[in-house]
Amino acid sequence: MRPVGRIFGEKSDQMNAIPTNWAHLARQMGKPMTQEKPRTRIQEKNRARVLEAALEVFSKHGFRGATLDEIAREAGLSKPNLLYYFSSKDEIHVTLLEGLVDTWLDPLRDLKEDGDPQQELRAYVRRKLQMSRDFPRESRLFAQEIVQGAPRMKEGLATDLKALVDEKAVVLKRWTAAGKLAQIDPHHLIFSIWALTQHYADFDVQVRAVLGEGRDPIAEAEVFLDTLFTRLLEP
Amino acid sequence: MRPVGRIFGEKSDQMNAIPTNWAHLARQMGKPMTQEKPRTRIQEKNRARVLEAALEVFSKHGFRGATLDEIAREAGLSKPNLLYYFSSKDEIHVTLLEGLVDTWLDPLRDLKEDGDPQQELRAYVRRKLQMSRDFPRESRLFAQEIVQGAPRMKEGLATDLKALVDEKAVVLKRWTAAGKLAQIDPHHLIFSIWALTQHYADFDVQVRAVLGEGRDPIAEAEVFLDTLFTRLLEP
DNA sequence: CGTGGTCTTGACCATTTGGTCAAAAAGAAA
DNA sequence: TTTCTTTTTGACCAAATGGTCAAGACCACG
Repeated sequence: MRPVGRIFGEKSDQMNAIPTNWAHLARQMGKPMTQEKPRTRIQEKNRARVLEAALEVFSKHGFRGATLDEIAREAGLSKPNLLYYFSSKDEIHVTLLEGLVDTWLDPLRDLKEDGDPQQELRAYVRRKLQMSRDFPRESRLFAQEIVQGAPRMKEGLATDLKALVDEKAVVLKRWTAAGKLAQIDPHHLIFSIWALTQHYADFDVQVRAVLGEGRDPIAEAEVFLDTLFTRLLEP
Repeated sequence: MRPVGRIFGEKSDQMNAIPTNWAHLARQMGKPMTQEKPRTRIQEKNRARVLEAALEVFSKHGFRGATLDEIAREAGLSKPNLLYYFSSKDEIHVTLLEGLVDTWLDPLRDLKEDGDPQQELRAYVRRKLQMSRDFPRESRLFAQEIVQGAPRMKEGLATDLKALVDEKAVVLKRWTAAGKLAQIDPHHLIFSIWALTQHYADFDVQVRAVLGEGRDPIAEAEVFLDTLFTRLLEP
């Protein structure tokens, strides 16, 4: 898995890449690499501050509900200054999503055909759950984009994401055929992993409210989900 | 933003408790149709049109992202006219949530201790999934409210919803103690049902994009989830 | 019919919104 | 130091926003 700093745009890597949706996937599919534009240290730092602030605000209110003033205040910059680094609200949002998608899908990419199927899958679940714990705002940002109809990602979903999932579905099917996995629909198995793990980030308020004080939802979820998938995957 | 009470009131005596599209559901479930302040036919019709339009818009853009103009246009009313029926954007949103919460939780309330535990739970899953199919906008409305921190429901979550879930958790525990159910955390079991069923409404775009054309996500989910919970609940 | 209440709307308002611009301030390079 | 580029900001703008209001249209009923 890539260094986590990428998601926050803290470090150079993401800042220098010219935005290309689904860059990692594109690279994998042999499309031309994007060119890098040199950026000053001040640019790096301030773009990162903007993206961090935007993550906070977008994940809390959605795209339409977020305002540039709020993002600027959160970033500690004046609004014109903010617009010096990103030319529009839209560009900030797109840049955020771009930076998130790769990291978000890395755990799935890491599913390797060699190795014990059940262990591989349970490891995937654990990693996804960890991301809900470590990057809840990123999860909610993504969730809101999808719930609202994915206006900025629809295309990527139907092409790149579908391709990745289909590829892994083939692996799952082979595992099933080899008798190493229960006979269950591979696509829906993947959906179930997404749903169950991201639930703890996206619906955090509800989960905490229902569980009450003094509990650690994700620690409990780890145990529960391990049981669930152990039982589900057994051939 | 302060939380608004009454949203979770089980026996709401609000005059606006039941939006039209849910009225039949509520009625057939034997809920007390509460006494309404006398309203003319025009009022009934137009309030219903507003709530229907608001459901459409709020579920698509969230509270902040929705505008009164859009709701008015969707409802086919002028904005001042809309504000003749509801005194503010806030009131429309709260009224919507109030009207939906009860119906949303009815399937859980219907979990009855007598009766086969596994069948009861699988029936609950089926009903929840059906609601994702029949009321996806309502599901997304709730999802956005929760993802955004539940500013209007937080209180109700921690009191009423928690009480309901805790009550059912006791039932689940007794089932487990009686050896009729696997030993799994009852709260997380309920979370898993919510997560897995609502996923098909809230993340519909993603699910459809990944599955590709010509498939019926929820029909497939019914099969998949039946398998999943059969395996999970087995003692 | 008239009359009193209900419903509808065009005009209007203060504030907020995303975004621009010229000019000043701060660095970098020589 | 001077010169050139990068960064920052106050002032500004047109459009959109939630909401008001007075007056007119409509409607039920005696």
